[in-house]
Amino acid sequence: MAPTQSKFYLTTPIYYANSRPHVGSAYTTIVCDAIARYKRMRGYDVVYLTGTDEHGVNIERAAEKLGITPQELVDRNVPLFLELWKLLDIRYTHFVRTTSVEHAGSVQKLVRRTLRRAGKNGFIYKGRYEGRYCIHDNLYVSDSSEPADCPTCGRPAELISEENYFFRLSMFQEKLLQLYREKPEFVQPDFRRNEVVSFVESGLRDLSISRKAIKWGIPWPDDPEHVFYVWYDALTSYMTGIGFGEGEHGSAEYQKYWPADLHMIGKEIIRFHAVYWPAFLMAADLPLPKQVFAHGWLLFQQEKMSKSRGNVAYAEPIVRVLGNDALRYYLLRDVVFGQDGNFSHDALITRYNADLANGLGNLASRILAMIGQSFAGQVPSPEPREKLSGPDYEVKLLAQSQIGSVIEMYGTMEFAGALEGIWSVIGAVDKYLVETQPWKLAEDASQRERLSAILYTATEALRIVTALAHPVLPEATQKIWAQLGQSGKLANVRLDQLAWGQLRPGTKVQKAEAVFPRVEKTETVERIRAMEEQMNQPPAPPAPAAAATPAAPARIGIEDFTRVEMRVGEIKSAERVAGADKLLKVMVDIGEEVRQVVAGIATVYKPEDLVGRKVIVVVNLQPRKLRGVESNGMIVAASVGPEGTPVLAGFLEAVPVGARLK
RNA sequence: CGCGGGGUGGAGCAGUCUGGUAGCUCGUCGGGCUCAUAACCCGAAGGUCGUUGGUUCAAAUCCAACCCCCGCAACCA
Repeated sequence: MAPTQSKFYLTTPIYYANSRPHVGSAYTTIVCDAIARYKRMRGYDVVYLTGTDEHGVNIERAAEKLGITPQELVDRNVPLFLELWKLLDIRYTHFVRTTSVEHAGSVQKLVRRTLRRAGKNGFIYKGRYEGRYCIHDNLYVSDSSEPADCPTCGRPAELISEENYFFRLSMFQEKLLQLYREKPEFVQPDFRRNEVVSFVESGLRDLSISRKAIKWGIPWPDDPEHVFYVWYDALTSYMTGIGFGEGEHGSAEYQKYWPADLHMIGKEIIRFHAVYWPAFLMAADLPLPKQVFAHGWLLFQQEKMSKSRGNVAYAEPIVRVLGNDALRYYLLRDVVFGQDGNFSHDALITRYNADLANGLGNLASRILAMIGQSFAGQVPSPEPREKLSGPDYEVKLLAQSQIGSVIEMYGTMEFAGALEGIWSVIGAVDKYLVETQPWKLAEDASQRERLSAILYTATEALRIVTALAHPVLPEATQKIWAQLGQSGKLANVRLDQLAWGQLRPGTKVQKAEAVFPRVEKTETVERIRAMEEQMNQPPAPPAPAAAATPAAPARIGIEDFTRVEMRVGEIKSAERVAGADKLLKVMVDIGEEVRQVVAGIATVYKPEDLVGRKVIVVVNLQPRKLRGVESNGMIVAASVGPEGTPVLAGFLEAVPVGARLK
């Protein structure tokens, strides 16, 4: 390694460790892995950080539900991330956990440093925070003093007011705008930068960065009543991970690698990375990251994946069935990076068969077979005098030009474009082989030299393709590399030194072995689905020693059931709730009284069709306001399909109004 | 007037910034080839580029208005 070697430090977001990772987190991490591999093949000294965010109320509460400590919960979940990254062969170099001792030190160090630099008013001050807080669920419901209900239990949240530490974000408006102006590459893609700029231009409010009511967090230095609130804690992990907390000025590694060259994130957290984070760093007088790149989301059947919708795809089944490279290739090829993309099993398998099996895999297979048959497995010689026209020349020209253009596209993270370019070479070689028909020439001894030249050209093109595809297809390309008789790790090949003609005649190649066997679509989709189903079954992660963990939908005794009072009701009237798409205000007769109930069924049922209909009503529910309208009970409906389409429950026989359900 | 994304052959998308033959992948149909993973190659059918109006010699591309779809947010007790 030359001492002048350039460094490249990139990060994924740290993932919230309240449950297992799904394809969304896998997506970001895979993208970063491809970038890291690419950068290494360009000769960079790469540090690649990922990790887990392990503080906050959500984890506190999730742990409480399971009857374990927050630490136990995250210790149980973090291995799920580690295992997945291992399965996906993610070559990160550093992993940071926000519950580590180093991280606590690092966050405290950052804030101390900021306090020390206090200007006239200081960047951090103690102020009064007013917001709505649910005392039952220990949850900050909203940051304004306006009345609000708890999203979890539905009860009105208390107005609380506590002394918090505030970060004077308002002071950084001009400096941030200047940053975006002077370094337009700081936020990418461009359209995201525009969003950020307009957000900052609209004015910045100071930020509360500590909380008293939360226990699960990093204590404020010299004021342990407070813990750090979310982002100050989480963002700092980008520095913790490489040793910011060590010593006076951070570890040698920190000094070498900070600032980060690239924070890769999903678009939902751009504000924190492109506004708060640089402001925090400016306040502490530390160098800013070079770039924040916000990619789009993977949509599943046009919808955002979410656990409540039940449309979450996991990476693991896909990897087990089709292999790592298939998932990586699909994500990077089918989705225009930066934009939202659709994830579908169908498209995944189509891509796999068309591009990997029929494309790269098949090409390797046919070339190696011919070398085996005609040249006893040794790479033949190229044309003695170089041709300047004709099909040989064109293949060579294309392969050569793609080296440069693919490198450039990887550099700008245009993966789809880069892969398209690589595959254009594969297509050209397939065509070249059909045109030159080497299998015919093999029958004619006088054509030996020509045959040799053709196979050399095809093989050399394949070698270049294989090297270029390596950041995206690490496993398969390494196999093909070996099949081509190339020694050593493909990862150590320098892409910028890749050139036509480096393949040495006489190199012993191996027998063709399918790297991407074709799969049958329907059957494969079913296998993946089945595995996904299984993963969705146990809501609690399979913990090593969690025999006593109560399963979430635990069995209840009859006494629990009898606490729910359900009665037959008849709908007297129904009308839409103003300003709400899904809500109907329904007056329902339950025998002794007529209740007002708000039901989220307006997307399916028309108010006029409901009048006179008998429904099942839960009558002893805590009343709650929905969209300002009081709802005193709940109408029972089945929730169907991924969107939870409501279907009202009813009776086949006649039943009197008010009858109790048992 | 909450914020944002999008409407292009059967499906999924590129092209729109920097107007000028509408392109790619999959699918369909016909043909070729047999080295290869029923693979590969060639050809064909299929689009008034959401609607209307404007600018222009010329509009998918620029301008205006409108319609529709999808996320997020607010409401599915």
